[in-house]
Amino acid sequence: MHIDMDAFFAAVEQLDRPDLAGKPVIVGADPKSGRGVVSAANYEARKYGVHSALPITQAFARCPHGVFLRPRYSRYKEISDKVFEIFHSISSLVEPLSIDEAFIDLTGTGRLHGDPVELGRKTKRRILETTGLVASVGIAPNKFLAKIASDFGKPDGFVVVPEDGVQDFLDPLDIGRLWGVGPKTGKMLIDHGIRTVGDLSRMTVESAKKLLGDHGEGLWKLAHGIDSRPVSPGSGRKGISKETTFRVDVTDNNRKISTLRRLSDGLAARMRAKKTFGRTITVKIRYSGFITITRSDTLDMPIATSDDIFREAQRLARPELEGSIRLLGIRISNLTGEEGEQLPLFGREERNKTKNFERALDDIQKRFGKDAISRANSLEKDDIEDD
DNA sequence: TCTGGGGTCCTAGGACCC
DNA sequence: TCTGGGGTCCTAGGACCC
Repeated sequence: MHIDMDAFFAAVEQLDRPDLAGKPVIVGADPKSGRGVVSAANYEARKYGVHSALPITQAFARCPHGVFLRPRYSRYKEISDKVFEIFHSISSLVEPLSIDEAFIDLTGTGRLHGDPVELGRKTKRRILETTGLVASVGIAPNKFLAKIASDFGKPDGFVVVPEDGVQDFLDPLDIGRLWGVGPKTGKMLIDHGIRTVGDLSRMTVESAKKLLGDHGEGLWKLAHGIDSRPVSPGSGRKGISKETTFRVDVTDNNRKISTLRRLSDGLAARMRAKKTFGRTITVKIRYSGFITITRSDTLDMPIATSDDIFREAQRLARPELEGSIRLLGIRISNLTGEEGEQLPLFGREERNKTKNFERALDDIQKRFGKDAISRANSLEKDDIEDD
């Protein structure tokens, strides 16, 4: 079974503000900022051609009377936690796909919960009763089909694909609905006359491989409804990243550096919250022409403090910072350990000192808000602020 | 009114080890 | 004085997903 909340961010906003009922609600960047995209649009807004990932300025052009809201992730997480509690109460095999979406393996839940279809209906009802929000449900013999099914029924969907109805269900679907067929692959396939899942399923595996390389066999199998991947609760987070797109491209070097500082502060705060360290640091630079590069290094010792992250990020970014820059980002991966990770012996005291300083900073920001305190060298307000 | 921010996974090629 | 082959780790880029 696959469950997915409908227009999740927008639905939460409407839940919290009953005055928005019936209005087009668009959650995303500030339409006046000039940069950014739509994170979520409710179905009223979609009537005007507004959808996720649409540039916010275009969303405003299409739906100027819409209600434009900034995302409130912590609120969405609260609701998400409640929904996942329900998921875990029906099966121990829950695989989260995102904040509002999961696969749930119903194999063997029959004795406890009865027929899968009945269980699906009950789950949908419980989500509505507990959160006040509507979810779409897909029930099918495997993950791929279940996901397609829940998408297919949206909004307020409940779609069951029986074993013997798989090919009839798949054949008419656009090729882009296949998992792993994005804009690039989709265009290539359409250029070859393959528009629907049925078109791909009628090819031989060999020609699919010739066209799609190593992906070929997998996609061909999906087109036949074959998917043997298990529902797996996930192997934990692989990395943490923070990036920012400037409202206007930046040439001033001091601003580039102070932005790296601010990103480091933000990353370090999240690393502390998650009690994690990372050995690999990657900086991402996107220039004005949208050309994007990354530079990374894997260190001997895991790091977590803002000072360490900033120093390494600066070292990697420095040689590439020439010219006009649109985006800067930092990512930490190769994550190791919970608290208690062995810290380098040399400079341990210094590290503790900065850690204490940063903890205090967290504290103050928690109590008085983000704007209460900031490093003097990261007081830059004219790039796009997120969270 | 071009193209956010958070992620994952894959590939190719090089370094290095046995 | 002809360079094997498997394995692992690493970097850079790219496709994709929500």
